Amino acid sequence: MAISPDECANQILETTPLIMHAIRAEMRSNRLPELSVPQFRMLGFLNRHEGASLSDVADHMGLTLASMSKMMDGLVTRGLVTRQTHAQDRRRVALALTAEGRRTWERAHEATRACMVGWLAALSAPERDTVVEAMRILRLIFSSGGEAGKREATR
Amino acid sequence: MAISPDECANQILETTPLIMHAIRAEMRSNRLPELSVPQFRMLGFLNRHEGASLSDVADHMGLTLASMSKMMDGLVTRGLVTRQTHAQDRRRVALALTAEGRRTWERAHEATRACMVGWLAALSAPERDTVVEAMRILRLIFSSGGEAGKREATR
DNA sequence: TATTGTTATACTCTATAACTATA
DNA sequence: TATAGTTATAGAGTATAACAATA
Repeated sequence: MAISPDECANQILETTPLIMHAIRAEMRSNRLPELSVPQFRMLGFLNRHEGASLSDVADHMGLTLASMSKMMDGLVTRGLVTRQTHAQDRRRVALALTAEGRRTWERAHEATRACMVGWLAALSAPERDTVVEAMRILRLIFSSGGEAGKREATR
Repeated sequence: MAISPDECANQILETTPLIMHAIRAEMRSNRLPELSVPQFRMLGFLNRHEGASLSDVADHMGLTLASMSKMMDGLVTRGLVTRQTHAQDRRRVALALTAEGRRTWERAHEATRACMVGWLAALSAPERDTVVEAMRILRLIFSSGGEAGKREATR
């Protein structure tokens, strides 16, 4: 194919916002206006990492502590997350899903999965392979801890 | 590889926000805090479609007219875009880049391109091919006019 | 002194609702 | 009546700066 890095950059820059918009629109307009994309990711992380600190979550999502604090506050207020002082290090907080939080996440996860699967049904198996492989490649480049962008934010 | 649609959905959902964050961080923190991602896309569209109406741009980006009107207003105020009444249909506006707008877009485009190319330098040629091919596939699914999400917004 | 987190403030993006002007 | 656009208002996401508490 012989794709230039330039062309590759353009494609990513043009396509990614389209995907984000479609996902956001789905999560807002349809059957689950209860969670935004960032909230969905926060709950998913806590589902996988019970007892994580705020820094852990902020680091995972590549956001500042201040932003995470505020957003997490919303989830705590809504009764989806518990926030307790860590036993050993009293500066830290230990975050975890409530039963309600877990139910909410599972509901959102299932609905999102179903919707995405519907969209992806148009693809052939090899096309899906290509997409997943590309995501793996891009994750290596863009994942938190990989490059400069994130580090700047917490400087 | 035998990837399930489920796995594919998860990968997209986890990776896309990371990419968006890295791009946003780059456009904000570094050498060009002058344009946000949506502003960059607006100018790019006007660069390609001189004289486009507000509806054209809103449609391209999958946003409501009200949102576009407000955002475009910012660019007009900053002297990057001209907004004139259309000659034939006086309800419409004809949007175009000013000289300054074109310069700003070219500067931002070049800087973004250079930055992305730097990130993508870590990839091999076949990996770039995979990424571009995936973007092409995803664009078919998610591009404005393709699916439900966008139509809802302008209902 | 360095780390963890919160609060205060502000800006951008985005939506809905109500409106005006034109067709 | 339908279409193009603006204005008003609101809410989410995000940042920086200033601060408090703990290590």
